[in-house]
Amino acid sequence: MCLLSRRELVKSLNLVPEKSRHFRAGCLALQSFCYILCKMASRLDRIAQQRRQKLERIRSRGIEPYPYVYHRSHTTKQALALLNKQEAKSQAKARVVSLAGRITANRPMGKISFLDLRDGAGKIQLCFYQNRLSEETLALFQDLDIGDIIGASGKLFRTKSGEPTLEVESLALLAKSLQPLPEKWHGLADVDKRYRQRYLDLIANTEAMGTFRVRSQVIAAIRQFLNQRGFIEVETPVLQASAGGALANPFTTHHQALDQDFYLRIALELHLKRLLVGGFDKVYEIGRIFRNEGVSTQHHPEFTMLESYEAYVNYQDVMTMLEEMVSEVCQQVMGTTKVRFGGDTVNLKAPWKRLTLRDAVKKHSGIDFVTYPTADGLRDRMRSLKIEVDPKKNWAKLVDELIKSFVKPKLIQPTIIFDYPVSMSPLAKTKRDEERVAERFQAIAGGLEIANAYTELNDPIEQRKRFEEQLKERQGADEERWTIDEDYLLALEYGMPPAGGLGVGIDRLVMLLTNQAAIREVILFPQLREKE
RNA sequence: GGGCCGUUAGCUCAGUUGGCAGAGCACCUGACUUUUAAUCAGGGUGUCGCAGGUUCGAGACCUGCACGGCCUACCA
Repeated sequence: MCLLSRRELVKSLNLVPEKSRHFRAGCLALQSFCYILCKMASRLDRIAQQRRQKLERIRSRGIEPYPYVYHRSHTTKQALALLNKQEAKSQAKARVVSLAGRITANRPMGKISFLDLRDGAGKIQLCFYQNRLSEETLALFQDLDIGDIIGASGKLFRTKSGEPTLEVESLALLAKSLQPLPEKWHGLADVDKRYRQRYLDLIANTEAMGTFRVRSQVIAAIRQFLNQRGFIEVETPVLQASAGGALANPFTTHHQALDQDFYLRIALELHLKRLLVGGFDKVYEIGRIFRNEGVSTQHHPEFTMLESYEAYVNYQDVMTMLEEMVSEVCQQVMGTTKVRFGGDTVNLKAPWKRLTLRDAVKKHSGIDFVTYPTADGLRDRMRSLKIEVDPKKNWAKLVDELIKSFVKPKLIQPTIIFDYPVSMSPLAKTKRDEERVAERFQAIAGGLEIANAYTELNDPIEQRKRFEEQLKERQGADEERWTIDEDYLLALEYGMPPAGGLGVGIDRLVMLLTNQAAIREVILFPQLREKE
């Protein structure tokens, strides 16, 4: 009310509008003055102020609007089941139940009001007959708002239209809501707001809630699958003196007391393989890893990775396990192995199609990269297909480019692409008789890279050689932070059993199952730039 | 990092050629005893992202900035 535009200011003060800069400056000063005067009052919008008034009114009647506990007898879901049971018996003796949750809608109908109550299990309709409520309950009811969290008890019945309903006899306010909820029909659409205030997204958009339930169930099902097969879940350090196991840029941090810089881990791999050395046969970790790289619909600076390592098996065995795991997890969580993803239906049922990387690239780009063993040769061939090629890319990166632009987008149904060039797989064992090929595979579905796995390199001398080559390449790119993980090499020197390792991007798997195109949709609180 | 687009009421969105800032939901007042996007009658609640500029006049046009989205680049 105090915040007037210049036009309104002119109107309200009966001024004759002038065009001069002095007049404008004067208006500005006056506006600023009003603004400062009213700032305290206007910080809360109208609705929040009204609700604060209700809050005070409730308090003044001796009711604590934020009490400590409310022991409900049923969830909304249990209440629905109870009503069905009640109705099945001819003796329909309704018992009193108590429910708790958030009010999400209000439909007043004269002396009856219908409200929706939502809890973690679902939703049920409440009904208040104003003439049947006690004076105190009626007063409290009249100060309720959509968004408030309440406890309500009474008897269950069904309305004329068949809606399961609780006729409320007694009412408890459990938390007064001071902010209005997003619009009930369109929900919350502002992407920025949905991420920053995810709780509103969860309240307003049931699909968002569903996505994160699936995420939770997927992780639980994976744990169950691996535990049943004798895998042991472990936890390894996030803070590491040397960030290895992948080629990504790490985040750095600092330990005060030790006065030492640390990296946040970029992979789980090297510590899990130390545990194979230590004698665990089957280990896995589901953990957050951090990569200081660009963000996109498929990349996020922190994401969740499953890595598992099993001694005495090779990548062929891992392929089979992966197929079975994804297939079973999907069946268990979604109730089917067929999921919609974009315009496609992806069937994750095992077994999956398998083909070599060489054949896959040949099939989808027409280039047989084996016949172009040098970076220059391959680059020329790619240019002849009018592919734009970064001249700084080495041979391995050019092959990766071919995979990314030709192979991945074509692979909608789950496919295992195996046998990768050694030069792009420094931690994988070379294939017998094929020096340039590593026993490595990636699984792709819906065009998303879901998993990466290999027969683990356990020859310490060969591993050192590969690390050194990698380091040379990195130092060429003027990256000084890269060091060789000597401790890991020492562990290998004690002897690591032959093993098959697997990495699964949990976020991307959840994207696939929940038909989400952006990784941020499956991360509860995605990283955003700070506002203001 | 580059390109394109966006930011208007608590929410979802209109806003024409530069001419008094407007709809639905939510909210407030009233009616209504089985509603369910309840309905009906009334009420607009706003620093038009921020800062400048052009203009008699800017939500709109120009410049810069912030935040976001998509594409691209980077990224095992």
